[in-house]
Amino acid sequence: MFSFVLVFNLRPLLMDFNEKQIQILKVAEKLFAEIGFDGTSVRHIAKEADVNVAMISYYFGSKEKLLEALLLYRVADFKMELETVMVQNLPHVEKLDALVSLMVNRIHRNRRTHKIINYEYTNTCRQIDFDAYVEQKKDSLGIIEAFVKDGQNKGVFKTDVHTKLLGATVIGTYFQVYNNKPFYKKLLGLDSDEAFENYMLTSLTQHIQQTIKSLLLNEK
Amino acid sequence: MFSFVLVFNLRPLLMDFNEKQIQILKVAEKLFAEIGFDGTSVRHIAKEADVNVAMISYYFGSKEKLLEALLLYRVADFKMELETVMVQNLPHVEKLDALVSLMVNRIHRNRRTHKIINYEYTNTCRQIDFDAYVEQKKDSLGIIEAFVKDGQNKGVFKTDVHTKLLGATVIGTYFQVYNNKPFYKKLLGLDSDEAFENYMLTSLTQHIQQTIKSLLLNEK
DNA sequence: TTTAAATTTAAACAAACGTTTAATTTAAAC
DNA sequence: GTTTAAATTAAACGTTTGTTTAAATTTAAA
Repeated sequence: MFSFVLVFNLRPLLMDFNEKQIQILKVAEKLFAEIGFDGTSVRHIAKEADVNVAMISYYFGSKEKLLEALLLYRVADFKMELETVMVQNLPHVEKLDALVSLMVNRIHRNRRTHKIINYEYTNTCRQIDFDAYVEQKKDSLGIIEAFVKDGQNKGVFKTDVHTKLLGATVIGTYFQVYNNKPFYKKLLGLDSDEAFENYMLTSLTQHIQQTIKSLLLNEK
Repeated sequence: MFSFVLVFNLRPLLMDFNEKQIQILKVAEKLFAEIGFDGTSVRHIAKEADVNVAMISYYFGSKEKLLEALLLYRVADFKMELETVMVQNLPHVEKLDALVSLMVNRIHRNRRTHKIINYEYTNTCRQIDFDAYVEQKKDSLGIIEAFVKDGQNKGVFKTDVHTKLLGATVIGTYFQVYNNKPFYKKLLGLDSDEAFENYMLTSLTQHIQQTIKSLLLNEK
């Protein structure tokens, strides 16, 4: 029943893309994340996506607009995911865990696009529209802040915390590991990409949950 | 007396660069960090550094080797800084604060180069030698781990911690804020670059110290 | 002052870049 | 079967890329 609302509200906004366009978007996402926006040529994208070079201009207008399309395709509907967690009737501690877990899962799912954003957002020469991304960041931080404030009012959470920086610790810890994958694979003794992937979604997520809980909870 | 050792031990390794070379390195660092390695042309570097384009090949061999030279120029001697903190006779809690503060200050000082590394390290197409960087990472994490283990043996630190991930939380939190500077400037009401800079070295550093202490210390 | 090496320069190089063109094919509507 | 618009193609466009060349200039030692 909920997914119904999601489909009807968001798909029209996001899914004006046909199969071939999505194919291009996915290849672009992979290559932009792996070898950078400037490092990736439209010819490389076209070859990997098995389409003619001109199709990228034909469908998206330009390489920069292709990136903007990718952002819209990936960055939307996070607010909705957040709210499905927030409306649940759970104790603050469990809800906090669920919140962090959702954030890590979400970022992990869209890690490639977020890696691109992390790098391109502060690139002043670029003409990319990051409004959708900034809005998402604002939304998520707003909901976190409200939840933390609520917990503080009810005496469950500590008050001497930099609430506005909690999100940075969650996402930052994730990306520091993800951006240094070869290093952490060696350090943690993970010898396959699957083992690394699994570690990110279990131990790393748990470490981040533990970190945020340590900051917010008084000793049991 | 200590700076003597430093000068005689390290300068020869690092400082085979003349003034003009250092000029090029600093401009390259700025541009690589601001608009990316691929986004920066050697002509742009040459113009900004006020030298002829050919001088970059003449001095460094290639654009990639220029980046390698920059890494060597910036990434060395961290181990030494770490050890000056570790040999101090301080209580574990204070030493932990000093350690985190050193890490943030160090990263902040070399933030541009580290931003470049964060992005280029996992770029598989690149032929850059990151050994110096990886060694530094290993060194710092090794020293942190040993210190934490010592604190745990003495009952000062908790034992249920992902010790190997502490560094990721410290550096990750820093970079998540730094890489989203415009966003956090707005969010935190910092209206100048100086105010942002100041926040990074005070409130943000304090938040990270608090985070690590929350993870490691039992309630007072 | 002469000489040789190091530095600096403008010009040229081929290769790769993002994008556009104009011709051709495909697919659906009539 | 014809018409019409959308999709697809190969080729070409003018720039920009990193790098090299070979000549000119500066520097410093003999």
